[in-house]
Amino acid sequence: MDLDQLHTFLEIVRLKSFSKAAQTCYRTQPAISAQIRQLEQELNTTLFERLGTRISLTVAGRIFAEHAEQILALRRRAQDAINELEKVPRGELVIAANEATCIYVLPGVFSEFKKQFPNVQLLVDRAYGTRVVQAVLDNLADFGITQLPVQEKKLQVVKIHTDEIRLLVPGGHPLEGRERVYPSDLLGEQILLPKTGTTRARLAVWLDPVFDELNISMELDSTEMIKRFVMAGLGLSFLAVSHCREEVSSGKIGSVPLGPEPMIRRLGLIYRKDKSLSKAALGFVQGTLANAGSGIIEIPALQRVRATGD
Amino acid sequence: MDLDQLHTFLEIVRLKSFSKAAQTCYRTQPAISAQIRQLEQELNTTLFERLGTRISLTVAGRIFAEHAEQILALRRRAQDAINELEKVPRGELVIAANEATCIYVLPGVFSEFKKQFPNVQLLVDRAYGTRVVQAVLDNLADFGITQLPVQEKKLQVVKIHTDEIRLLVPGGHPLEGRERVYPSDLLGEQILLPKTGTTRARLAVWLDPVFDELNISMELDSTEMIKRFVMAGLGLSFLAVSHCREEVSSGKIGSVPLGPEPMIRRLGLIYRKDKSLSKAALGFVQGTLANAGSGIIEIPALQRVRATGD
DNA sequence: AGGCATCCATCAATATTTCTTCTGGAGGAT
DNA sequence: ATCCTCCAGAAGAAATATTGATGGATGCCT
Repeated sequence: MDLDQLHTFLEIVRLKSFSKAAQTCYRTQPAISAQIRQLEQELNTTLFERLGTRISLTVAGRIFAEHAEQILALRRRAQDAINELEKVPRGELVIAANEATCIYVLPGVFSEFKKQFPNVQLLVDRAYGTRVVQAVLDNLADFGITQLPVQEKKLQVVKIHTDEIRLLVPGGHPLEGRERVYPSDLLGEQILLPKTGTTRARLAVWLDPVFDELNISMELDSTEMIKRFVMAGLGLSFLAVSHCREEVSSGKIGSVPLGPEPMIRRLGLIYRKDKSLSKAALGFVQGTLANAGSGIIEIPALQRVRATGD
Repeated sequence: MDLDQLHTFLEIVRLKSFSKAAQTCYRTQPAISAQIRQLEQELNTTLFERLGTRISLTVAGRIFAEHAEQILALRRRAQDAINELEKVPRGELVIAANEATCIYVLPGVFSEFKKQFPNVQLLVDRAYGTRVVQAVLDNLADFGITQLPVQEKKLQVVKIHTDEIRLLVPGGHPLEGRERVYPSDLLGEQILLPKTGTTRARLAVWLDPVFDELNISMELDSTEMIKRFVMAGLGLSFLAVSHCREEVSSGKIGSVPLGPEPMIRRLGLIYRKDKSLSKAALGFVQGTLANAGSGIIEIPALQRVRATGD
């Protein structure tokens, strides 16, 4: 059953004539006859009484006409809903990110995004480290926000945020105020290390020269715990500046750049290259960029971008 | 847009795979791809994200899926309603008949019919004489009940009721109890005649030998008026026995057969030969026959009977 | 009544659409 | 690396729709 047949049928009903309907349907009269014949066969009933020169609806025809109207109305509503989607995106976007990102990066991005796309629901999939990448690869999340670098040919990576990992010391600690610290400065101090993740790995490299001599008192896996433990004087640790801005400016915690080069931490937005970015998704990418103040970058086209191997 | 495409689309959604849907739709996979491609073109959107080996619905696809479900459900309901129609006819039948028929013939037929087809509404088009025939010819009425003979090649005529026209005299009148009366017996009596119609014409023929000598005091066009006028002693008249059964059996009116041959009045059910008789219509014809006790006659087949010239 | 115009059904030829088969590229699993 | 699965594309085949011509029936007009 073709919706065209329904339209034809209703035109006949409206005009009470096959041949008149043929004109408004831009077909010939035999074509109309054929369509109705087929419709009647499919429904296994007669829709029209052929009374000499005139036609009239049968009871079945009248009943079917009502349904046909509804079906076509539904068809129009479907098209309208889809068209509306272009203008006012709706639906949901799933963002995978680790806890710290959720707390320190997403709020700003989200509030901006919500203004622009009030009908798009943002769902956060709080995931750790590599699980962010995996969630995006598995299409469980539309986007991921994670620490760079990410080495996945299938993923598009967009730098959105630059941060710096610094040494955290309790307020008033002798190292506070230093221009930078070196691994050897930490000898004799209690050290708290993040348990896992990219930052941990990078710190291991940085600390390598003196690693065996260090006094690593604890391994923690929560930003919040690290801050509280440092403030409590239980040791020194490392954290991205954006994750402890408040505590630093209020003097509760001191942060000292690592040396000889500051340890830069870059966050990136990642998504599958073969993902077709909806209006909302595109808006999210751009909103994320704008919020991070990283300027405009090239975004792969909206429609179906197949992986090309970069 | 073909409903087949919608079914295919929903199968893909259900099975999350083009090739699996191909199996349940008894098609090859490229055919499925083509259907979806066409659907996407017609809707001017993408319905699926092609993510490497896997696919997933786009937002538009999800919205369209809901509508597609509804459309197919509506399609099913339409079919159900039509099928139901076969089992439990509904709708309406328009019966054209003159007043007397309405009063003395239809009630019995209708009550029987309503038991069998409670969902079919019977509408009575109270019409006079030839207007009954015309209403049926114009398809303003599905059936007509009228006095025979009817000479219309386009109409199917079914005899349903045999009646007799008799002379009506007030109770106690000298002519009451006569085995039959002849036109000459009416000389010197006040005569009330029906104003129009077949009966009037036949009476005119019967009365012809003495017509000029008759004292025709009134012409009436209502069965009820004729009876009351006769009972009031205002004259003698003529009526079908079935129209005055009560008054006769209670002795208020006497009825005397006409001579030399009783004047037989035959009622017939008429309908267009090219009318496709619905279950309900067929039921009405048979019910009418049964009620009239005329036995079973041949009814033209249910489906579209074209006029063949009898 | 006869002639003309209209209406729908039917038929054969053609045009179009929609399948199927075969093929290819990409991705994932072993 | 290799095999398997998945979807997309091209070409030929099959099915389907459309057209134009025709015919029967009807209604209208003279």
